[in-house]
Amino acid sequence: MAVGARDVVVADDVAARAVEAARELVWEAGGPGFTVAQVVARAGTSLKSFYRCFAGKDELLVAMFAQDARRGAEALEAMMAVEPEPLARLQVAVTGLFRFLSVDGRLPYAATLVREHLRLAESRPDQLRHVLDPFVAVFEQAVAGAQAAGAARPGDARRDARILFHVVVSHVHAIVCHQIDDPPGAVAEQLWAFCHAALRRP
Amino acid sequence: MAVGARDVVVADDVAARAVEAARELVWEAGGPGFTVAQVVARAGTSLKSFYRCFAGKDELLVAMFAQDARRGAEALEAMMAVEPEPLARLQVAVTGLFRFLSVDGRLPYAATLVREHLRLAESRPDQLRHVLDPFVAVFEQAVAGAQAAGAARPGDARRDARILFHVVVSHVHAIVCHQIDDPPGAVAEQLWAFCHAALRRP
DNA sequence: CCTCCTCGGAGAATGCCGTTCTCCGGCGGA
DNA sequence: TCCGCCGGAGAACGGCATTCTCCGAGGAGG
Repeated sequence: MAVGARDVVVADDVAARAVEAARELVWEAGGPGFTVAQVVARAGTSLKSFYRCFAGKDELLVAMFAQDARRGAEALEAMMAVEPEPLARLQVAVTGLFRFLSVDGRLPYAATLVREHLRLAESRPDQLRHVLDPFVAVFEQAVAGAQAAGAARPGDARRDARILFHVVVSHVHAIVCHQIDDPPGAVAEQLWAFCHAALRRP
Repeated sequence: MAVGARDVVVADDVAARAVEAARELVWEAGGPGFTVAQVVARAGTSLKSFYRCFAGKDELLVAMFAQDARRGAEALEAMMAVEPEPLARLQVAVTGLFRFLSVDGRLPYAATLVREHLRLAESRPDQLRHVLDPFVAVFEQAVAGAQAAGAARPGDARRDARILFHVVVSHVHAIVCHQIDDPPGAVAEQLWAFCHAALRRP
């Protein structure tokens, strides 16, 4: 029925605008320090509509993260696509995320992703468990390609991809938390050296 | 002066009891869902005394984490000490943390450490930056030992130790967040295989 | 022994914010 | 025109960190 369909569209629109507003606020304030009130004010909706779309603020964050993960994985794939060599593609997978990190020297958005990730992983485990899967899939594809080309030792591509991904993410964490002072590019290089050694043929 | 000295002692005592109370509450509730009111009630102090010792709840958590890190690093060192071979000691360093994780199948305390860590790293970066250094130091010592014995490729032991530590921690994170279903022991094995490959001589 | 004065305890007050609730106006259908 | 329903605006609530206020105890000085 027409009204129902329109309602659905409207609801999706509210959700999309809320996510967009939240993302803007995170960019501006450099943290999830935004309030639901700010989100609905910027999105031009009401609290009621917001809570009809999302069970709470956390679900809004999950939705935002999921969207980012999908877009980020696509961007990473695009960066890899220009490399002809499988090993070079793997290197891009490992080092590529670091290029997303800093915007004119600040780490505003990535810091939020990182800061909230673990809290959400506990409060909404089922929803967050697969949020980062797009990245793992990209890594797996890169590992499998390198293995097939003989550039990496054979093995369980999915398992190695998961380890690689966690290695990268943990260092992203460390950088945004200022636990590592080296610039992202240098960390990426060190990491690639380590990962390359781990994956090379014996 | 005597009164001043006693005051300091008393303040330390308040701090120590608050940290102890917080740890107990985290164990019991399985999260930092404890309130400051609960802490002071259990510690038998007043809110005023609490806020004279700590600038806020976060500082209490930092103090607790720092203490845990020191104790954990000591425990890890003790576990390593029984191994005669440098490479075996390195293996213990990499896999040992996973043994601290689960207590009768639950991950109550480690989950809190993990969940709060990144948030605190941002809110109190200078205080938290070196909280985990005891672990890194243990790792560095293990890597350097393996290098000296020719069991690992030569290199910057500190850098490799930091990478190893982040690899381990990221997988601990993943486990407590239920992003990995494998039991801790299996993950530890996979990780050691990966790290061993990365560090072995070419 | 009485009087201040200071220090700390108890817990009430404040402020923030997520979440829920209430009321009200507009719009579509009879 | 009247009736319901839906959604908006924002007030109310609840929890909690943090701050503030009051009060009593205990020591120093007369």
